[in-house]
Amino acid sequence: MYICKVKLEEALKSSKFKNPVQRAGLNVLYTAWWLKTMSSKGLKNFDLTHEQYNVLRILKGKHPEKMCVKDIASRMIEKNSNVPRIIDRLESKSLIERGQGEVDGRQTVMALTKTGVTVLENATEALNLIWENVISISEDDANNLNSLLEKLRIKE
Amino acid sequence: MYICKVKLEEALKSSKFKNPVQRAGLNVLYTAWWLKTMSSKGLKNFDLTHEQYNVLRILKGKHPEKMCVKDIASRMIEKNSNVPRIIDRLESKSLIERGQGEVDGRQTVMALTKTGVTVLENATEALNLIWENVISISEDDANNLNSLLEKLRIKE
DNA sequence: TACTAATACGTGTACATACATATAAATAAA
DNA sequence: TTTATTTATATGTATGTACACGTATTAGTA
Repeated sequence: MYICKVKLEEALKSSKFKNPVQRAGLNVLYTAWWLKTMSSKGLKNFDLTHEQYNVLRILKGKHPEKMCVKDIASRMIEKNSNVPRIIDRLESKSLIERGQGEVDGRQTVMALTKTGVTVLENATEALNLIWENVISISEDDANNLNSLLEKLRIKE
Repeated sequence: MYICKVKLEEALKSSKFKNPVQRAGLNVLYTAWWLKTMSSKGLKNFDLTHEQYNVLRILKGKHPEKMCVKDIASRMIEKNSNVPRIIDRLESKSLIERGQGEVDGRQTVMALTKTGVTVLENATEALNLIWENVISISEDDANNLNSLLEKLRIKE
């Protein structure tokens, strides 16, 4: 049972859009919500939120090197994420190990634990499967979509 | 000073994407965050959150008719919004008036107040201006984007 | 060296989502 | 009519964002 509304008009029960540009903006917002909802169904099995998963994935990128809070924050999809608090939860689940920075004493540095690596791998597998099943778009269309989104974000 | 990262690789400081489809998914999520961040700069002047604005806009669609919680919820961009609590805040700011449903006693029905209408109009003006300044995409590209997003969401 | 500014985190608050559960009213069934 | 079920909304908890502010450490400056 997938939530699947083809047209934005159906999804929002509204057809009063100012112009195609406004419709596209709302369409991006709605699609993001839709995608997050789909994804969290898979992550729930691993007791992970979308943001916790994102932090694990970022740590994986440097593993087994340690990363500091700032570096993680700059790689998050949602830049205003409160990384220290997300980290609290990952640490209490023993998915990461946290310590004081040696070079810079202000920094909190952290790395995936062995459990963290395993959980991440399994969650990634589940998530990939969901995206494959749920995102129905060809590679060509995906490339177009990517360039349009990036066009949208350009200004000056 | 707009946050303006053209490429997703720059925004996420990563270039490890599985394929164009995964990149498109992440691009949608990031673009949505970007757009929400832009928008909230405008809404902040009216002491409104994105979701509160959304509820006001939905109520405007039927004004001066009253709407019930369920009808509002089904029109929200983020379908899991906890509408009763968003309404609490709008009522405490006197932007909406809330009452018991007459036909169906279970319903809470509400409508914009005069203040609500004014605030909504001003906020909409501000928001439209921001979107015009920030979303740089032609009508044609917007139409393409819309159809690609809807293609992405289709399944079966 | 002593003072000042900048930086990296942590924390507090208001508001939001996600989800489970409770409650009251309406509807359907016996 | 009485009971059972469904529906509309409210509420509680965990987690998250957005943003302001506090604190410790580093870097820069007189």
